[in-house]
Amino acid sequence: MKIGELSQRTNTPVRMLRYYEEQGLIHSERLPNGYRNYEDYVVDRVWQVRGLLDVGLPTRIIKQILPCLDSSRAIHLPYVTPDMIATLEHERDRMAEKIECLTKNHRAINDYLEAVSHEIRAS
Amino acid sequence: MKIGELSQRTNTPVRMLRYYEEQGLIHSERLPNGYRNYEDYVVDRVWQVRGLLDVGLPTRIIKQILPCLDSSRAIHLPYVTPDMIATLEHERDRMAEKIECLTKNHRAINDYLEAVSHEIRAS
DNA sequence: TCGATGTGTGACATTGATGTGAGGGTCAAG
DNA sequence: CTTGACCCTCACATCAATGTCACACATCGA
Repeated sequence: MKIGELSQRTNTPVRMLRYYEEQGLIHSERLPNGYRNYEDYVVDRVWQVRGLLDVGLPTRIIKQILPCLDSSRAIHLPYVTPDMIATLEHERDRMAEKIECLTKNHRAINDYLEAVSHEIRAS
Repeated sequence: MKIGELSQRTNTPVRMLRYYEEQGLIHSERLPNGYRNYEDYVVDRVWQVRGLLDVGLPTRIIKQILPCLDSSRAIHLPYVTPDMIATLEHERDRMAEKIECLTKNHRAINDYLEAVSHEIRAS
């Protein structure tokens, strides 16, 4: 598919798709006329990238963790350096912290909203 | 406590503490000499702010959700506008999405690391 | 009292993710 | 063949979070 369709299917500005490619997060072939051509799987990949960006990870990190989220995992296994493993472990732990933080605040907001709705019913 | 101590206890650059105050996320009194003076509870507040920033929330939003995370909840209850409630509900839902995204990726990284460690043991 | 350290304000720089626009090809439909 | 919708690249602008520097007090210990 061309970039316009990818843009629609991922709800992502064309500008950003080119940016993600520049940062090495997604890949495209080129059609004879120079247009970018995307495989279907890129749609999922873009959603994943956006999710990770939204959750505060910089592209630099996303680029590092993406390979280990691929389905064709076996291919990547042998190539990992100890350095890479350390990075992944670190990011995994940071993710756990983030989950904890979000969970806590999510609950707090929820409790609050519930209290408010009771308040309203009572008045 | 003065800003230097708060900085140490929250592992946050002094610059940022002043910025958070400017954005209305934390509060300080002033000593006679003009120095900022912080109550103890601000330490927790700063940690919370940093956590939320780290998880991708902008200060504008943090400012809105912080009041409902206070312990003195009763005070704030009557003042909430429907508008505010809508915002909170929206943010709560976005948090849920983020938690899901993080959980998924956290698991994927973990699985990957486990596979790698098996690979190593096998070789 | 002097010097180091801490604090205040203010201004400017930087970085990463985005927006926006210019100038120029491609292509399909009329 | 022309027009409109897409696509290309490149450059510049923006915005929020953060870094850095300059200059002026305050404080405190030697």
